[in-house]
Amino acid sequence: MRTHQLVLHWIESRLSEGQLTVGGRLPAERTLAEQLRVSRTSVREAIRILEAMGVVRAGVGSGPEAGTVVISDPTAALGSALRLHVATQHLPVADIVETRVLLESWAVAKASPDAPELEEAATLLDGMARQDLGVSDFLALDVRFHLALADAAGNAVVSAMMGSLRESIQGYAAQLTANLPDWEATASRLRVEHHEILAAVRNDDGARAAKLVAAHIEGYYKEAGLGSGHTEQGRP
Amino acid sequence: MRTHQLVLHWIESRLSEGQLTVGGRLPAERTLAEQLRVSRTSVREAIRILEAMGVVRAGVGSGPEAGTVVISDPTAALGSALRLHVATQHLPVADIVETRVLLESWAVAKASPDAPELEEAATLLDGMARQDLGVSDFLALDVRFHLALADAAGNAVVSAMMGSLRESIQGYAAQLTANLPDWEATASRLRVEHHEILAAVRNDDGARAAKLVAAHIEGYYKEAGLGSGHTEQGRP
DNA sequence: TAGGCCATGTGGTCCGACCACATCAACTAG
DNA sequence: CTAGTTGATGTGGTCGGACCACATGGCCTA
Repeated sequence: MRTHQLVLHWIESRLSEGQLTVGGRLPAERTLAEQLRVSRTSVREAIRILEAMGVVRAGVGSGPEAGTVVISDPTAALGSALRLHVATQHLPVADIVETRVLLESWAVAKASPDAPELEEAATLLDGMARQDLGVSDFLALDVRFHLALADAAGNAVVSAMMGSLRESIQGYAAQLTANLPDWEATASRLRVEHHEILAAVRNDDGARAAKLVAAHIEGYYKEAGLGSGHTEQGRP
Repeated sequence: MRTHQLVLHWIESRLSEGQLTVGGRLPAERTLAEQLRVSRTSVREAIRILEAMGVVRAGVGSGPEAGTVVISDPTAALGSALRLHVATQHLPVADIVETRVLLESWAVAKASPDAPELEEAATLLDGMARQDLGVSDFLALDVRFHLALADAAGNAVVSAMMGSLRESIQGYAAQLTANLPDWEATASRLRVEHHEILAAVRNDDGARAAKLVAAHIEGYYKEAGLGSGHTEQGRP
């Protein structure tokens, strides 16, 4: 057993047993090293892994922001993991899009018509209605809208996975936007479709909502030319 | 920018650009540290994160097994991330089971009747037919059977997520087994259902296969008493 | 009293050293 | 000449110490 894994195990045990909960703070690195009879190096390696996994957040100085505190950000963890494996080109972008369609269709089909997340989604749609919005601002709201829809299903794992998928391809998605022939036309269409989706969910028509979502997502990627050279870096 | 993130970026860039592919080897830690003008400590922290993500594997000594080589194991990465967040009790086990049903139902519905993975699934079923099999051996084959089914859909992301979900709750699943009133009866039922599922897929009846899979999984967890005290540690 | 200043404690980074391990080449005994 | 031993080499694994940057809080001074 490598020593940093020992530290990892110790912390995970404390988490499972509830002795360490979200918002709680780990002992100082030097203290923890002494308690577990390992070097500070090993403690730091374990903490770095947990940080990458979105389980803790390290902050310098003293006071409330200092020390290593337990957080809960499953999205960051899964997202960077997926992104790295996309980088190794073992997870095709097309598979990610397909998975996103699957998860999000299911989410809107399951979502309750009076889920509180739908209020947020509606607010986001209002923001996207502004005509003087920049492309990047529009896309940022778009992401939040879709995540709100996913959250409405009330499944934390699906929400985390949706966030991860978005994060893992967001660089690619930005690049796709540049391929669109007419951004304004696309934006108008997206606005209409968003309202249709939200209306279907609020009308408790899950089947229709799922179909709309699938068509919405697939249509966007198809229009932007998914699949043409997604393993290349630059564009000619 | 913290220095270990700089190293992370450097490696990720090499991966994206194809200068570093699966099977390739990173420069030695000391060499990399000198090239990037950072300490070996920072290089090691970056490599530890990549190792936890299933992107590289570090091996001591000299020869073929030595050095830090690029691998591709999305399952391990996502699995440990999920497990850690389950430990913080922010990802309910019920949500994981629900997500598994969703993904696996979709997979069998999409799988082609002549997918090569189905051959492996059939072989695994033969192995599970032996009556003198231990519980843990049976469960190990069961896991591989379901993963083979998921792989048959041909979506690498879904396969990775399925593997992650299994890994994240495998400890819990083993505990559930102990709650079963009659293991032999359950095993018999599982065998029958497995054959029905595989037959449906091979008969290109995706809808039936999806229904069977959902009932199969939900039935197992319900029989074992999912939801009763899954945040507790021990059993009274 | 108001302002500045330093003691304290945290994570962030770096360095040098040594260990365990695995290979390979040189050497030695037969 | 062959077979076995032994040392050199290079890898990651671990350790301890040092110093830095930063943020807080109490002390001291004007």
